[in-house]
Parts: sequence; structure tokens; C-alpha cells
Amino acid sequence: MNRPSKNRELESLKTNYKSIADVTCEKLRKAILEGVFSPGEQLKERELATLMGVSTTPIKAALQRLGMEGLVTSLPMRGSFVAENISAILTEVGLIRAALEGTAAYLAAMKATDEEITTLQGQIEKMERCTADRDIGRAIEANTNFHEIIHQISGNHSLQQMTGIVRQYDDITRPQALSDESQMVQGLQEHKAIFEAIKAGDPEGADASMRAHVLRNTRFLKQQGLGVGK
Amino acid sequence: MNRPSKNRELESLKTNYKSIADVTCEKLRKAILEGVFSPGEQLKERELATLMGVSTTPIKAALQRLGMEGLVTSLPMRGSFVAENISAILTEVGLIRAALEGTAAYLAAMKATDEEITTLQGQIEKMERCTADRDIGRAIEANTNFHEIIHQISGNHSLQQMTGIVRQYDDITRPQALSDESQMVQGLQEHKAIFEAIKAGDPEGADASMRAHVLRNTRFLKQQGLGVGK
DNA sequence: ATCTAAAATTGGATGTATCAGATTCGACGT
DNA sequence: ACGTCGAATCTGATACATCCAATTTTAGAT
Repeated sequence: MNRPSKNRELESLKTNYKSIADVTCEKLRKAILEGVFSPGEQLKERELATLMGVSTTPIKAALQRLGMEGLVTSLPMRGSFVAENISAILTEVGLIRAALEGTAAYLAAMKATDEEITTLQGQIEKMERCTADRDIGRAIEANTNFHEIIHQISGNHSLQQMTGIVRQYDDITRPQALSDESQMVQGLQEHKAIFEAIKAGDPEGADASMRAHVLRNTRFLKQQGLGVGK
Repeated sequence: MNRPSKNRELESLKTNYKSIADVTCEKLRKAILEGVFSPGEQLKERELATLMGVSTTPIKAALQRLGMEGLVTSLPMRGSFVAENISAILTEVGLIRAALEGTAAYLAAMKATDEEITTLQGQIEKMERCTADRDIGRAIEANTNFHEIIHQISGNHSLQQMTGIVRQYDDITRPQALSDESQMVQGLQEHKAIFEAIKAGDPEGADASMRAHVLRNTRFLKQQGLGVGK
């Protein structure tokens, strides 16, 4: 295979391929967050494999990923265990996302070009229309795009990978986050503040606005009681 | 196997077991950072397996971890590729560490008990002695312990996991970071500032001090030219 | 009843064969 | 010479058997 010369070219080569390990990981994460497995419960590879109708190979890959997210604790030769406090995990993940997304906004404010700012402005306008139309589906998509573009502007590949780890939680919780109209409106205001800071070339402002946005969202979700026994 | 009731108990159960996958991952990371594999070069599982004398199973696990770190980009069915710009990766990882360690310091400042503060003070005193004695080996160990204790105080398990991902880079670069005596002294001053902020119960101060510390270190290492072709 | 050592069990780790997706190459028709 | 299509090849993904580490259970001695 010829060697792609840029990470961005690699990105463009990405297919929509979703492996059994990917699907398994998503199902396990969802099951843990929904309380199918209790806090502290042991997760045995062979048992999970039988339960999910796959071999232990994708189970191992899935547990490794969930381990990096903090949702599972694995000990060599001893087994994997569900985190003790799922609600706390969601709050922890919110803090991590705030830190990582804040860093992305900081970098974006430092290096955004006029063209990139125009693209971001387009997303803001899309979100304004979605909010006015109360179109939650499109709002979710525009919301995701807004955050994604900031990461692209930041140009920090490792940051994007790391944020991708915790983004799963965002994708799971975002529909609920936007189901409350006042939260939706507030989210839009916060996105505008982030955008203005990036446009103004204000890294500290962009960082602070993004963190405040993610943290407000995290508090709202905690208050809504997302997680075990939902 | 009886189910451990707390994550901390799980931590205490940890053995020193190091799997073939663990060793393989460390060797691969080191080889990439030292320029054995060129930026953009394709990493083929079967080839690496033969080269390293193992099966593809631990190679897969290693590539998955390196992928989460941003050091490798993997495409399903297409292969894995070394990141294009290793020097940039180290800088990126520094930014991520600053954000994550800053968050840990923030949380530690919010919740540290008198006993925990005393433990941290003990580490500061150890570092003072190491610096005075110019004992780099013990300084490295005390440095690692200082950061580790802050994470334990923060009580954020996911944050600890995520920081653990990027900590590999810190463990690789720290000897060089502390080889310069003025950097060692400066590092101690910065640790003192972090400690004072945690002791004072000043979350913002602890966050800012920690970030400044990690970022100063990142800039120094970049200036030293760590990475490809070293 | 208690202690110790060996055996059995549990559960993760690895090797290897095979499957599956994507790309490259060669044959054939125009 | 060029385009198309199928075969071959490349490379990751998965299934499954086996290995290995750690824990639990059992048997025997005291």
C-alpha cells in the first residue's frame, strides 16, 4: 500500500467500517451505563463472549478501551471490574472533556484562519436555525460538527484522539442534554461565546468559555441522574 | 474470585506482572520516538511480529494503545502508520498532560485532607534533599511520586487512567528533563508553588501552577530536540 | 483443629489458522 | 492505449485451542 503523506489524507481514507470489537465496545459501555452490570461487578471474558455471541478477541479489545476510559478496571490474570461509581465516572469524564476541549479551543484561538472562522460561523448559524426550529436531531449534528471543527482547527492530533476516547460519553448523553429547550438555548449562547473568543484570537477566553460550557452540561446531566438504573 | 469493593483495593491487588503486550508497546513507542520508524512509515502487524519475535496478538494490543496516544494512526484493513511529526506529538502530549494534571491539581486543592497535605509536604522535602544532593535518580522517583499523590488525592479514577496514557512520554523524557541542574531547581520551585496552592485550598491556583510547570517542561524538551534521530 | 503442600480451578494472555475487507495486478475486449 | 472485471495479494480481524499466572480447594500430617 502506498504510504499516505499526511494525517489528513489518512482521515480522508477512513471508511465507515465498524468492527465487531467496535460494536462490542459500544454495547458494553451502554450496558454498564444503564446498570446492566453493577458497580464493582466482575466482567469475565469468556462469559461476556458467550453472552454477546462473539469470541474473546473483540471482548479483550473492548475491555482495553473501556479500561482507558476508566469505566472498567482490569487486573492481569485476575479479571476486569466495573467501576464502583458510574455517576462519578460521568462527572469525571466531564471534567476531562472540559480540560481537553478547552485546550482545543485555546489552540484554535491561536491559529484559526479567516476561512476557518467563516466555517465556524456557518455552524453557529446552523445551530441558530435548529434552535429556532426546535429541530433536536439537526441540533445534535450541528453541535457535534462545531466541536469537531474546533479540534480540526487546533491541529492537535493526539488531543483529538484523547478527546475521542471520552467523546463516546458525550454522544450517549447529548440527546438528553439537548432535550431540555432551555439547555439548548443556553448551549447556543455558550457556543457563541466560544466562537467570539476564537474569532477575537483570545486563547484564554476560548479555553475558559469552552470549559464553562462543558462543565455546565456535565452538571445538568448529573442533576438529571443519567447512568445506573436510569 | 471475590469481588473487590473499592477501586483502591483493586489498586493494591495489582501485581508487577508485565505482559508481552506491555513490553512490546514500550519497545515500539521507544523505537518510534528514537526514529527507528520514520514519520508516516507503515507498520505491518505480521512484519512487526516477526521483527519482535512475538505473535500478532500483542502487536495488535500495542498498536491499539499507541493509537490512543496519537503516536500511530490505524485504518481498518489498511494498516497502521507512524505519526507524521513526532516532535509535534511530544508537544501535543505536553499540552494534554498540562490540561489533565492541572485538572488533578484543581481537584486535589478542593478536597485534600490535612493528612494528604502532610504526605505531599513529605514529598517536597524529599525533592529538596535530592536536589541539594544532586541525586537525579531519587529526584526522578520523588517527582513521579509527587504527581502520583496529587492524582490519588484528586480521587478521579478516569483522569488517572487518561493521564496514565500520556505519562509514558513523561517517563521517557523525565531523565532528560532533570539532567539539567537549573531545570531541576526550577522544577522544585514549581512543585512548591503547586503544593502551596493545594495547601491553601486554591483550586484555580493549583491548576494554573501545574499547567505552567508541565508546559515549561514541555518547552524545554522541545528545545532539547527530543525525538526523531536523537 | 490447624497447617502445609499439591492439585484443581479460575480467568487472562498468546499463538496460529482462517476469515474478511481493500488494493493491486493481469487478462481481455474495444 | 485504455477501460473493465475478476483473480491474486496484502493486511487487519476474529475464532479457538492452548499456555500461563493466581487463587481456591483438597488431602495428608501433626
